[in-house]
Amino acid sequence: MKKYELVEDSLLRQINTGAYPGGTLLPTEEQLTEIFGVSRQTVRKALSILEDKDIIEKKQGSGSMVKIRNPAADSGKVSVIVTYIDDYIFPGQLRGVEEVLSKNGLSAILSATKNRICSERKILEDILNDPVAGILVEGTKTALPNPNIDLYERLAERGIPIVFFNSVYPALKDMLYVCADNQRGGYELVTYLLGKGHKSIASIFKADDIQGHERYSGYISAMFGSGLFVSDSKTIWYTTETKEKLFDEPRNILSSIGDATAVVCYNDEIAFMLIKLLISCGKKVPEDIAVVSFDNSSLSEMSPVKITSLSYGDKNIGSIAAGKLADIIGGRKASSEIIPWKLTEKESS
Amino acid sequence: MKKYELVEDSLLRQINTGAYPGGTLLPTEEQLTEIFGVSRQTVRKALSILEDKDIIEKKQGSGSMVKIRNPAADSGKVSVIVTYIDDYIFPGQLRGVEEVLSKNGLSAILSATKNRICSERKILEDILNDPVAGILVEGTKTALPNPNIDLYERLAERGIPIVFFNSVYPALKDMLYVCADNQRGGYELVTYLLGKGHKSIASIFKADDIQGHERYSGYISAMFGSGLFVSDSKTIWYTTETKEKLFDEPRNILSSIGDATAVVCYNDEIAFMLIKLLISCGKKVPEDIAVVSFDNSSLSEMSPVKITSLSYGDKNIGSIAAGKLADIIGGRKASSEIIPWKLTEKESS
DNA sequence: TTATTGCTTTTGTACATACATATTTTGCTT
DNA sequence: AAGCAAAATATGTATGTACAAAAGCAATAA
Repeated sequence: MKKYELVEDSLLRQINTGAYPGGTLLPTEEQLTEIFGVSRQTVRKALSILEDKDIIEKKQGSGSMVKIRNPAADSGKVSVIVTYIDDYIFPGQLRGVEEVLSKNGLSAILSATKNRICSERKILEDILNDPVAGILVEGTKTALPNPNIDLYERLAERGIPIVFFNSVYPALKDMLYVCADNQRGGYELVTYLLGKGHKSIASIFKADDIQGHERYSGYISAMFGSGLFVSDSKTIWYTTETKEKLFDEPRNILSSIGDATAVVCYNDEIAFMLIKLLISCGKKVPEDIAVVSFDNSSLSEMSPVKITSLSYGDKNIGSIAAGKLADIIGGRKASSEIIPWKLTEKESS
Repeated sequence: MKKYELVEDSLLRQINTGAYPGGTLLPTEEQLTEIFGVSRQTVRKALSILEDKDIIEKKQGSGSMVKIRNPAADSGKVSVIVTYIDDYIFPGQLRGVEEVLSKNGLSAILSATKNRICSERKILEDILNDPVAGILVEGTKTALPNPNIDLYERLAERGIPIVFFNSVYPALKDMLYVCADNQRGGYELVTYLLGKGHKSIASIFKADDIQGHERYSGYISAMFGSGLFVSDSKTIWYTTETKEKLFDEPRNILSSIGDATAVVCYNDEIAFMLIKLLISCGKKVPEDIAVVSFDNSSLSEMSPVKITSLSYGDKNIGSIAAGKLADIIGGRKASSEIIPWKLTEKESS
């Protein structure tokens, strides 16, 4: 065994067993020379290795100090996979993710799939080649079966913790998630409107988004549960691509709404645009038509008529999901969580 | 300068300029001793540093080989440092960054400083410990001198390319940046209003943000340049912390505006809130008071009166900055860029 | 009290030397 | 030509010495 390794190991063991607590000075190089019976150069080599390992801090004229251990500084990187980075409500979630990760000494590697399965696959393959401490995924929005399940399973087998947020693939068993119950959300909004006396309720949902399907499903079951007939024409479907043109033809929208006295919207963005359209057509909100939606974002406040909206209250789904991931990485336990909806009643209903 | 640093720098420069391509052997320690006229120990110290930096690979009995690729650049991770992740206009920039990086086989590690120097320092130190292929930085918004310049310089010395966007520290020389000319922007907006016949112009600017100072400076110089007197009371200053309460007292705002027939706002968010306040106070926009601002974001469309606003047109400053960084990482050349302002005239002026 | 100066301690830089160990080359033997 | 051993070459480990530079401390002067 090499002498400098002996010195290094000996010092390291003493530091780890508390002989030299963090913040204290080691013996001087001269003293170590005598203690170990080696030359000063050999002592210096050992100390230099400990310095490289971030265990001690040398300071000219002062001495070699044992560093105060920061277990969070293990430079763990977490892969955060989302569909769209600037998609309306996500930036706030991302802020929560980054805040919590950085508090836990982790950092976020960001990738966007743009709702493309092939992008998601490439990102997951990259992670397999260059592993990370954990993965936070926004379940891809497509309602189609996901062909990348195999990669998620391989990553899980490797022991890389994965936490889903916003939505989760049903095909994946025993996977941690933090989501809302979208089906229940749709149900709650309709129940609220029914309680207000509405009998004919139209809706606008997103078609290329499983959350849209779920919210629609809740809408339907609440209507049927109250014995109300729902015409297919009263539900307007849109996709990411058709969103911009959705309100270009007011007549189409108005004819779909027909005699309905209320509209359930997929989110505040849609509700906001709908309200502007209704006002420009001479309709009054909520007197003629009530509008409710999801997210209770800043848009619901900016709208000419403030929007009644479901949300997670003051909970940040990004913070919660990142917290669970940090727990697992840190060896603590965590479990899935369904965030309850909170209704904020405003002017639009 | 220390001798081992001279040897190290000289070798590094020769490696970088192609004198020793990847895969070739450096001269032996003995030869280097003669070439540089220093002792073998000094040569060894220099080589040891290059080895730590992953630039060469020493092999007993064989020699010191120049590594074919820098593994830090190979891992393809870029550190993206911003102040606030969900700050109004940034998510769109971040989307551009992620798109361009991923097209170039790179990925973004995201960190937020929250405008705190100590956070920025910690992030930069982490990068020094665990190098990345490049750094994209949103210059910290404070108008104070930045104490972290030394770390930026050390990173640059290590050969890690750095590109600033939105703003840059004047103290850093030869640093790439992609910014707007904020001073000119303030000037252009005021010139536009003067052209419309306005003579008394109020303003609202952000105080804890160098861009706010620059835009204010442009506003002032345009007013003075036209021989118009500017009362200090006509400029309303706010900070990140006071933003929420800024419009709580309509009287304060109205008294500051006084007899002004136009207001230059720091950005669309402020202009939006101002317009809502003016309308609720019975003022007509633009008949009574014109409002102009910066960014031309989606908010300027959502406003009850669509807002005349300066912006980068269809250019995404995040994409541009990320493109330049990818160019440098890929061995191509890139230069700083000042994005010209583009005025979009709408209803509010 | 405060500021300055000089001394001591401690780490940093630099050189010289000797021998160890791994790798490559050379030359000899078969 | 192939295999093997010795020699040469290159880096690794270890020690000794000398002086430089930074930090802390104590004595001294204003």
